[in-house]
Amino acid sequence: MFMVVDDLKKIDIATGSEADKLAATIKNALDKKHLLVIIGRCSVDYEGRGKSRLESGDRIVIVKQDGSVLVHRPVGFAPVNWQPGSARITIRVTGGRGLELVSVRASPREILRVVFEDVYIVIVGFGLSDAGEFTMYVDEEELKNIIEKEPSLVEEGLRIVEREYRIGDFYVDFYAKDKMNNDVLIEVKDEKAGVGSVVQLYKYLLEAQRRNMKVRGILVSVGFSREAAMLAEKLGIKRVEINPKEIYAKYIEEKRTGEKSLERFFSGKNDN
Amino acid sequence: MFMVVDDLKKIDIATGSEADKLAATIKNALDKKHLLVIIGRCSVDYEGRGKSRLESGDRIVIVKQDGSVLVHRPVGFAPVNWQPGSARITIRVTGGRGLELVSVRASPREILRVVFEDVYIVIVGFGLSDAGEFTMYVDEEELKNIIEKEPSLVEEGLRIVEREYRIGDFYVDFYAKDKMNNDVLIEVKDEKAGVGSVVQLYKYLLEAQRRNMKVRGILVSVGFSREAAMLAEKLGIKRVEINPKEIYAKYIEEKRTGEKSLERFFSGKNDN
DNA sequence: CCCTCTATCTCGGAT
DNA sequence: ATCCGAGGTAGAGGG
Repeated sequence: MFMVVDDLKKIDIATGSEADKLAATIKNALDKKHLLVIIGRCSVDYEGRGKSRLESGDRIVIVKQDGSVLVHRPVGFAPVNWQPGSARITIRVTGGRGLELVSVRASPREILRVVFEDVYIVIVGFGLSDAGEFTMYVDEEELKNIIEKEPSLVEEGLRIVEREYRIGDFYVDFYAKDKMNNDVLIEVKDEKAGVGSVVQLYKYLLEAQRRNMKVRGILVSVGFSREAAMLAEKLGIKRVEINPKEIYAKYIEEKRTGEKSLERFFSGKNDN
Repeated sequence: MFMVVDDLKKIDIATGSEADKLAATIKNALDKKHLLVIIGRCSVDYEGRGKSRLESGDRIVIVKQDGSVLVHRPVGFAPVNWQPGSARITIRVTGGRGLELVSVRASPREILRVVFEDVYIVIVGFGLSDAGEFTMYVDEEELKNIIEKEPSLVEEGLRIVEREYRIGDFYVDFYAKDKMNNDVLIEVKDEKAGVGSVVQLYKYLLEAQRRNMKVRGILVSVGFSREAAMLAEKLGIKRVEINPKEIYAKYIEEKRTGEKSLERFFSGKNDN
């Protein structure tokens, strides 16, 4: 087969039956710490903490920029063999068409050997940049659900009286009472709170005080800007910083148990 | 960049900025359950058992023949996002260059959305065949080590007297005594035993009997052919079938504890 | 280095 | 279907 490939960005391709040329391409990619994807027919041996042999078949082998090696079969979520990024990788030509990729990990001592009988394609990704942040998060709505169910996350002894509480033209996230039975207005932010958030809550508090409520404010957020923290301090607004990971864990927990009880409900197995 | 690709087997490539053509290639690959590898700039959203957002960056996305989706960053062993094989996958063009791959899993309800801003290359692997068996194994030497340490795996009350025991010109794997203190010759095979293995052990037994030993034989193997089983029965040779998984677990256990005690030895923390 | 706990764990087996 | 346990678990957090 013959193919003209146009408009290629950040990608190089090598094909053909000349193992030494493929090896050179791979070696160069490894040296420069480029992303490497090899699709071909290979067998794999591993020995270290365990010991395995994978007989010959078509596989996709990925070597990442940090040296992680993944051997994937054409089906299944999990790699059949792998090696973490700390290992040293070598490539060499064996016989005529053969190509052998070996990854040796120092501690624990582990060796992964991929022997290619036939390489269909070598793909090199160079200049790939991935700075995108990865977050497992709860959005503001869910965060408020969690707080409504567990107000003690905000303050010990707190009881929610009303959610989306209206004061004049405004809506505040929660109207609550603390353990001294005093009124509290609570505003929740799922992002780092700035001065604007403090001002917003302060306006609610002023409006409430105009209506003769004796009320204090709590601003709940994953974080506060320096300015927001200072302003809140000055205005007597309490800051409660929540731990996103902790909240996320609670959210997952809720979700799981919620689904469980829902399943039981629909299958008529609820024991009410 | 422009490239002529020659001698391509089992692989198709699509590149360029025309999202609709790329989408068509991908759609075709999905329909035909081909292996699909997409390298490009994308953001990823997931919601289901958890909830996550991955901001834009260069990634490698793999869709396997069973519909598993793996989103890998250029570094790290684990996929940053994924979906198992049971899900339904759709691809569509969004705006001009945009391409959106969505995988929906029914139960538990989970959605994975990969939004490509820029696709560097689409690789389709067709006709890939992978029937190669994967085994986590112990070889015969290690199997014998395990039996030597734990003869009860072969028979209750067995004591190993000698390993690689010589009888005339032959070597049998073990010379042992059973709980009645009778002599036993044991032969170990790490593969399914055939008639040959039975005959081999029988020769050892004959040789031993010529030397006036009162001895019986045990053939240990992961399995026996029908013929081997019948012959062993007829010759009064006991068959012991070992469970490879169980043996492997013991091997790993041995290895771990062995390394542990070795480490302790070398670090001078052994408490002899 | 170690140990402990988590995970969108996955995967397989048994019920 | 669900529950249970293993994994070359890997990875994060803490000492």
